[in-house]
Amino acid sequence: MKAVSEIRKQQHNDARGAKTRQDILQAAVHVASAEGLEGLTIGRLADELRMSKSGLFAHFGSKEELQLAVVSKARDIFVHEVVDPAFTRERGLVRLLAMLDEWLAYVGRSVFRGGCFFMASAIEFDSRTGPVRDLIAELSRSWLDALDAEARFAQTLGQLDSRVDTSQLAFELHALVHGANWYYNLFQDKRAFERARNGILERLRQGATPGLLRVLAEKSSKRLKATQRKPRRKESR
Amino acid sequence: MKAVSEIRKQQHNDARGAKTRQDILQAAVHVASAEGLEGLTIGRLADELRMSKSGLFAHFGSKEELQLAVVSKARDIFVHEVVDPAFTRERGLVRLLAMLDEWLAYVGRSVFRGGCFFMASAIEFDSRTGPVRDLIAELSRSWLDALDAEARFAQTLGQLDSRVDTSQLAFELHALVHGANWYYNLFQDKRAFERARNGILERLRQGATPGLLRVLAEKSSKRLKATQRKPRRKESR
DNA sequence: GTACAAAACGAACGATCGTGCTTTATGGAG
DNA sequence: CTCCATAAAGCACGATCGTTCGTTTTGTAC
Repeated sequence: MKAVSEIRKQQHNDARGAKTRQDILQAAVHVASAEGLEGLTIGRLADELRMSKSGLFAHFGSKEELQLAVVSKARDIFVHEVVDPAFTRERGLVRLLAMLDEWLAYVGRSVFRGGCFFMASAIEFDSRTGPVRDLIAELSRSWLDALDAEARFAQTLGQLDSRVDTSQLAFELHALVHGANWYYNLFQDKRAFERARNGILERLRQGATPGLLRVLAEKSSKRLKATQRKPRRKESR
Repeated sequence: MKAVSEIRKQQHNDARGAKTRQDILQAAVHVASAEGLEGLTIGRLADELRMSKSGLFAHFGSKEELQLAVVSKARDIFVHEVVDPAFTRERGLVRLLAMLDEWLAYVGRSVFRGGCFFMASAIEFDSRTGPVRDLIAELSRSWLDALDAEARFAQTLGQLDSRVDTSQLAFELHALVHGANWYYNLFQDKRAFERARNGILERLRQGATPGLLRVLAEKSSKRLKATQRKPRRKESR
């Protein structure tokens, strides 16, 4: 039985290739957030990584596959930066607010050079067709649904008035973060985040049941998380 | 004195050139809203207009000049489609609401193929530098300021509670339309406009003085304007 | 008609795009 | 050390990019 060694070998070889692939995607995702998924170019990316176009290209087989991989990678980063931290909090209104706060903080610390990756790529691809557009729409939808679901859960806990239309609420909360991303990146003005957070808290306060207002009041006095832009290291070799 | 004839000649020649220039910009602005200002390509545009690349190019001298002209043209269209209609209404809350309604209607009837031109180009250019980005930022700012200014005017009329932070309000109203544009173009779902409008009316209702609630109540029952997508004519010659 | 300026064109430039095909390097298995 | 799959490189392709330049067409003034 040679299965084990084959698997091991494959693990090794895959590991070498996979490491390169991850390096490529790491760089690609940042280029794409600044220049767009279409502006992301294989030659430019190969230069940046000091490897050949064809060597890089072989990892994906087509530009569309590269774009799909980049979107998936961006999803992973979003999950790591926003979803995971928020999901350590208790379910209900607390988690809903955490989702929005983490989201705002991630925009503010410029995890991607060009603002929130998904807002940029959604607007870039919304008038096209094909698998890239479909993937972006699916991921956007699931995040919006997650906000909605958490609001509904808060209703079952009695934290949120059961008469509140949660999909309306999710739409508005989403729009506020969207607006912050737009305002911050266009005007380089961090007041974007105060404004968005004011709006968010106001929306939640409106729908919160009397007992829960304490929780929100406490949250609103907490300062926003650090939103310092990550220093771009200048490669000099 | 030959000035008159010279002027007349120049007027004529300029007119011929200017007509072409407007035709180019008319097409360019739609291509750009769908493919982006960078995706807008001179060769592609020349093909679409059945003219030569060089002939088209000569009107602008550089791609950046073309982009600037496209943004200006988009501004003119926005003014014609949104600002002018809204500015026929009386100043104050009525006009503020009209600005938002016209804006939503313009998104909904897809005046540009790729949704609101300025939202798309703002996100495309927000992480760049140069005159194109500057122009986009300036125009975005002035529209946001116009919303703010109208809200402040409503305060002087006593239609809006003077304690309302109008720049916060303008931010939120802007974000709601932004959200509608995103949702509608990504999911092809017209509920985007109901949701945005619900949010807008709620925001205004919160800040409205008691006497003005009637006005808003009447507005909220009015149906949204036609949001039928303009049929794309298929050229077949 | 002729003269003339503006508009439009045609052809080409070097650069870069995405994508194939062939060859070389790499590194663990035997 | 040899073998061999995989990773990476090299090279070239047709297409298209923005741009330049010299020529031709166009429309009016005289």
